[in-house]
Amino acid sequence: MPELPEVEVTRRSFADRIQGSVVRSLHLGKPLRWPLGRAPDELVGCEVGAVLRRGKYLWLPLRRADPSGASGGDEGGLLIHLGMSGSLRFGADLGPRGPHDHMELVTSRGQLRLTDPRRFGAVLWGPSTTLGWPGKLLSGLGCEPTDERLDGRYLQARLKGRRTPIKQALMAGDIVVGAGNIYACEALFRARIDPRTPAGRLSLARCQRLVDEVRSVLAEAIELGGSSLKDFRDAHGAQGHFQLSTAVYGREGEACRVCLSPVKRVVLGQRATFFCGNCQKR
DNA sequence: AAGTGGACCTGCTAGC
DNA sequence: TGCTAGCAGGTCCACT
Repeated sequence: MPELPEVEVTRRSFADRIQGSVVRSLHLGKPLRWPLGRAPDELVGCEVGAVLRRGKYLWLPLRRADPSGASGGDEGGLLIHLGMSGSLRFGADLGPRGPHDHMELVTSRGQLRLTDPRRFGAVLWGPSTTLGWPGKLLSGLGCEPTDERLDGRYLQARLKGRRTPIKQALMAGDIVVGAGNIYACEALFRARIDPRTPAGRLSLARCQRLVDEVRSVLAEAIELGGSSLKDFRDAHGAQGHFQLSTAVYGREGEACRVCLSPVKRVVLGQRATFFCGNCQKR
């Protein structure tokens, strides 16, 4: 479900409220994508720091209260990924846990609950040196869309020699993070680039246009509260509205909003891909 | 190295 | 109504 905008909207909806709270307990349901790591007992009593996002990952720093008053100490945290179907809620009383609630962090200010029916999500516990950034697990991730280093020249250099379709290169996350299936389709539509175009063949001008459109589509989606295709909610339970404005995603056969020709659907890298064959060129 | 395809797991929908 | 096949927003891994 969640691409970068949904993760960021989720983060913003609970980060301020949870920061400064103290962990009382952690409840785990069925196992998720990766094992949790060390025994979670040690995070009881920790104070929650500022929640950060990197790509589609959230990092919840947890610092052990130090009775001696000395600063420092080993800092750890929870690394959370929402997978395809995950969502987080934070509240003072979320009611009884359901069969798809696989993680709940009970704090002095409320419960942070991960609901994830498909269990492609992940919760990892570990020291910031291995899970936080700059950490090993996230080291393969590309630029944040807001990163100043990211421009047409950078993108073109990274795509050089790749024959894979540009859409797959965009979604791979090793060059730019955050554009999943919906936003990759939308950004390519806005940039008027056929998603099947071999990545290494894009001109500098088209790379620049693509960077600009990836940035703007993600920023707009965050502004609108994310996409609520099916069931996305932020940690307050509020829905997003971006899906009302998709130009191509999920619109096979419907009229292109620019030229009125029918939106096409193909499969690239086993993912449904939507585009306008008239507006988008190789 | 880069590309491809399968795997993970469950719920929903369209079609028979 | 009930069954089945196909589909879904993400990532990792093994293989060519």
